Parts: sequence; C-alpha cells; structure tokens
Amino acid sequence: MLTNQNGNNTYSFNIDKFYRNYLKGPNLFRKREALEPSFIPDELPHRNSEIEKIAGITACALKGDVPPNFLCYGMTGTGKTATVRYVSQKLAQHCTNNPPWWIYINCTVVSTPYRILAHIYNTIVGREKIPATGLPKDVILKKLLGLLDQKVKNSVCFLVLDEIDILIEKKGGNEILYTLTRLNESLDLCRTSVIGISNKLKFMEYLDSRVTSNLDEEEPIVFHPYNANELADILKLRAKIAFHEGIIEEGVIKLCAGLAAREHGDARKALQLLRKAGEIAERNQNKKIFEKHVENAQKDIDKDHIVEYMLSMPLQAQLTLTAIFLLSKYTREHIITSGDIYDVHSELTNKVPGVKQLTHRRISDYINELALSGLITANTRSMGHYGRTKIINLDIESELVERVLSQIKKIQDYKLLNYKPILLQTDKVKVKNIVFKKLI
DNA sequence: TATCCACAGGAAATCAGGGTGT
DNA sequence: ACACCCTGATTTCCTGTGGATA
Repeated sequence: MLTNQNGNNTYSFNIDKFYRNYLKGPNLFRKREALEPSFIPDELPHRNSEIEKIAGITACALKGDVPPNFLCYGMTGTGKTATVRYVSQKLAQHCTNNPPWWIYINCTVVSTPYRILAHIYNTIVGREKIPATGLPKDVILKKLLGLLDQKVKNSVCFLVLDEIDILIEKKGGNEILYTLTRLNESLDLCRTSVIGISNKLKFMEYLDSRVTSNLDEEEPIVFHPYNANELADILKLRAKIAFHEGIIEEGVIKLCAGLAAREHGDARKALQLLRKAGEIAERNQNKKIFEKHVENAQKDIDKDHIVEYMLSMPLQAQLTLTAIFLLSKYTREHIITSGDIYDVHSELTNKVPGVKQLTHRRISDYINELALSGLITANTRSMGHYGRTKIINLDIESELVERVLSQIKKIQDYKLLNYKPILLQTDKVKVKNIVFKKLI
C-alpha cells in the first residue's frame, strides 16, 4: 500500500495497536493456500474431459513408452496448469518404479534458450549447478543430455512449458523449441516429452513449421472459459478448505463468480477476489464475509495491480510516464503527441544525473508498453501536413499516478513533479516546442 | 492530385554487465 | 589476462504512411 515518505502525513499509524487488535480479532482462514493459484485440490470441477484427454496421452509413460508432445490452449485462469499438475500427481501415484520427472518452466520467468536449458539441468540436479550466464549453449545442451541419460534412466521426463507463447516472440524461441522437441534423438536411456501451455490460440501460426510438426503430434487440448456457475462450484470447493465453517454470507460466492465470469471466466481472478474479501473482512474485525467485502476487494485488486505495475517499471518507463503525467496536468487544453513526450522526457533525463537521454525510437516503444498495460491510450492519427503521430491520453486518475510517481526515489530526489512544461509557440493543429520551466 | 510532415515500427547492430574456461 | 558466451536495453538505419495542404 501507499506510504508517505515525506513525513508530512497528518496522523501517525499505531502499528503495535494494529497488531494487537489483529491477533485478538476473528480468524476466518483455516488454510489460506487453498485460494492460491498454485494449490492443486483433490478434485477439479468441470475439467473432466480435459483431464481424461491428458491422462490418455500421458498414460503410456506408465508402461515405459514415450508420450507424444502436445499443447494446451486457453485463456488465463481456465485451469490449464492446474489440470496438468493434477494429472502429473495422479500419474505418479500409479507408478510402481521409475516415476516420470515433471519439470515446469514458466516462460515468463525463464524466457531465454540458455536459461531454459540451465533451468532443466538445475531442477534435475536440485541445486544451482549452471550459472545464470557465461557458458555456450551447446555446452549446456551436451551436459543436459548426459544428465538426462544418467538421472532419468529408463523413465520419462515431461517438460511443461507454461506460457510457451512468450518464447517465440523472442529471438531463439523457435530454435529452443525445436531442440526440446527433438531431445529424444540424442538420448539413449531416457525419453522426454514436451507439454506446451499457451494463452494464445493463434500461437501456432507464429511457430516455425519444423517445430509445428513436432509439437503437433496430438490434437491440442482446448480449455474453455468457465461460466459463472462453474466458477461458483470451484469457489465453493475451495472455500470449504480455505475458510472455517459458516463464515461466508449468502451471495458472496455468487458475486465473486459473477465478477470473474465477466473477465473471460478467469478462475484465478475469482479465487483472488474471495481471498482478498476474506482478508478485508479479517482486517475489519468482521466475523463473516459479506458482499461489500468482495466489492472492496475488487477495487483493491484493480488499484494494487496498477500501483505494483508502475513501481516495478524500469526507471526510463517511469520517466516516460512522468512526462505524460506532467503534460496532461499542465497542458489540458492541448493534445499530447509522442513528439511532446520525447521532448519532455529528454528534459527530465537532463535533470537526473546518470540517466541517459533516449532516442525517439525507444520512447515510442515505451509508449506502446504503457498503452498495452492500460495506463494510457495511444491512437495513431494523421494530421495531414503536420505528420502522423500518436495521440496519448492518461487513462487512470492523475492523483493516483502522482501519488505513485512521487514515491519513486529519483523522481522524489530531483523533484521532477515540480517541473512544468510550457508552450513556446502554439500551432493551430497541435502544440509544438514544449519547453521545461522550473516552478517556484 | 502530388506533396510532404512527423512520426510508426521492423531488423540488425551495438553496448554494458553478467559470466565462463584456459 | 584473454577470448569468448549470453542477455537485455538501446541505437542505428531504414521503409512506410494518412491525409491536410499547396
């Protein structure tokens, strides 16, 4: 949450009293983890056909055969990862000897060819044997092949690539997928199988044809979004584990399910809402969870996302946002173009020692990223003889932006929010030559 | 109707910072 | 010390473009 580091807030928070009250207050949770996305319950409602398909494809591992590579598609929160994990647990229970290895790779975190190979290696060894950088890729691949034959002897190693679509957006993505799907050709005593999990249905179109044929050995498994009723079933099941009995008021589950169903049936979102509602109720010393807690949870989650995102951006992106903020604050009556943002950003970087001025090209990318995250909108518009540019609007409350930006060390230290862009010369179509002037 | 602005955005190159083995 | 590797951020170079204006 937001803290005021300037020391000019009007009241002081009594943390000791808060903790004492918190401990004295009601305890609603029995097992909070049950609402985490990583929790795998004993049953997965409304995923029977998917479980059946995956179980069918992977079953041959029980008899020592090589399962084919396959893909799982579906939007976020449709239970792809959970279903794969669920099946893997069940499969392990039925293995008498040589249980298969399951290596999960989240491609948003482990996103380069080198790191994927290193991650697989390190997971099998159980410690950080391969450094984060430094070795040639082919050396690691050789080491990995040796390790697989030695450690996964006479068994199968499933490589689960979560968010596999991230990979191919990057260079080298196709190559590593090709390598991973053909590991078996270089292995003697062990077999591997790749399971790709993707949020994007169109992902296959961007794949190299060599990779497509390797990954397409089975019909892809499509996970449809949950509807509100299905989400409610999931929530009921989890709530039973997560909370003590009788503390959820009528309508709470339905509300969570309804809100999440609106967001393409995202179960993760539904669980998050319920957990947050529980936390809010607990913090307010309530003995039950009411609908109002869910409504507050919804607001909190939205805001938390935005704040967290802004604080985690690289400094240059934060400065770009600062430029947009200042422009929208002080030049309300004029449109903001990417050129303006570039000018103001350059001025800002001049004020901060050790921060480089960037090129138009780079700023253009930052603008796109900010637009993608929903903080701003950017629409390309042609203005005839005045060129083609993007018209940028701040899309969230400017007070919130200001509050968050003011917490960022460099912006605070160099008082960047106290600067004001002024117009040197006004054109009838757009504002040109915005120049910075210090405020008193 | 041709022109031309102010960029958009793709591709490849470069740089710095992390590392390696010899 | 040296040659070399990998990555992520950024620059350089480039071609493309919608539509008001001359």
